[in-house]
Amino acid sequence: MFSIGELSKRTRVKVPTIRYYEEIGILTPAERTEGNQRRYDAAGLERLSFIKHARELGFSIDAITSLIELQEHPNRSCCEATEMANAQLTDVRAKIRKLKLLEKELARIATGCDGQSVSADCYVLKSLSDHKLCNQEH
Amino acid sequence: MFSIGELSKRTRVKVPTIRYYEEIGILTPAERTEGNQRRYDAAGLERLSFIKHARELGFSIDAITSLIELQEHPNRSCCEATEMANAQLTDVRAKIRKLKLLEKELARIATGCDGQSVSADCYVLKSLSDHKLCNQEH
DNA sequence: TATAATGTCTCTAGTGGCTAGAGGTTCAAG
DNA sequence: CTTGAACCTCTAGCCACTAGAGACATTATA
Repeated sequence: MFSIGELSKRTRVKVPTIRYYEEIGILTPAERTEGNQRRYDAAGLERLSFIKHARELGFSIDAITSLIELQEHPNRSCCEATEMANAQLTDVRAKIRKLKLLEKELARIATGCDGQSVSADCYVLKSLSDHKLCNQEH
Repeated sequence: MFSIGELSKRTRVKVPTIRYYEEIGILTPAERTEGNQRRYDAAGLERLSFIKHARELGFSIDAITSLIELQEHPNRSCCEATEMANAQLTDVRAKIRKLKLLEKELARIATGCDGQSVSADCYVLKSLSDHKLCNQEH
C-alpha cells in the first residue's frame, strides 16, 4: 500500500489529477488510512497506468470510460475497443493532415519576411490580413 | 454599416464568438444603433478576418493580441511578428512529430486485434495496459 | 518524546476559447 | 401594424485539468 504521492511518482501523473480522476469516477475511490489519506495497491497503479497511456494516445476521458467498462467484462466482444482505436487513428491522421497544411502556410509566411522591415510592410502581417495570399485552404 | 449577423456570414465567425472577441478586447467595441445593436464597417470586417485567419493558423489569442498591437504601429520593426510566426511554425512541427508517433502506435495497436476475440484477449486493451508493448516513446 | 518538514486533505476558483440557453428588445418585411 | 427573425445581456457549461488557501496527518530527525 502506498500514498498518492508515491502513486504519482510511479505513474508520472500529478497528484491533483489523480484526485480528479477519482472525482469523475474513472478511478475507483481509494482506501483510506485512519487519518483519511488515500492508499493504493497494485490494482490502482495498473488502472492509472492504463488511463495515462490512453490519454497519451489521445483518447478522451469518455472513450477511456468505455474502454475500462470493456476491460471489466472480459467475456464481452472487443469489437468496440478495436473500433475506438480505429476512430482514434482516423482522428490523429486528420489532425496530421491539417497540421501539415498549416506548416506549409506558416513556413511560407515566415520566410516571406526577414524581420528587418517595419510592421507596415511586414509580409507576416500582410499574409494574416489577406487570406488571398494563401496558397491553399486550411 | 452592417449587423453582427452579416459580419458573421461574411467571416464565417459565429455571432457569440464575435461578441466574445469584443468582450476580451481583441475587437474594438462596435458602434451601436439607437436600439443598442452593433454595427460594423470595413475596418471591423478586416480586423475580424485577420483574427480568424490567425486562429486558423493556430495562433493563441495572446499572440494575436501582440500581432494586432504591432499592426497598429506601422513604424515598429516587424521582427517580433516574424519571430512569432517562426515560434508557431516550430510548435506546429513539434505537434506533427508527436502525432506521427501516436499514429504509428495506434496503427500497431489497432491492427493487432481483428475485433473478433473477447475483451480479455484483446490486443488493443492489452496494449493500453502495458506500456512495454509500445515500440517507442510518445 | 518533541518538533519540524513534508505530505495530504477538502474546497473553491481559474485556465482557453469558446458554446448554449433563458428571457427580453429591436429591426425589417409585408 | 404585425409578425418573426435577429439582436441584446447575462449566466452557466464544456474539457481536462491546474493553482492556491487553510487545515490535518505522517515521517524523520534531535
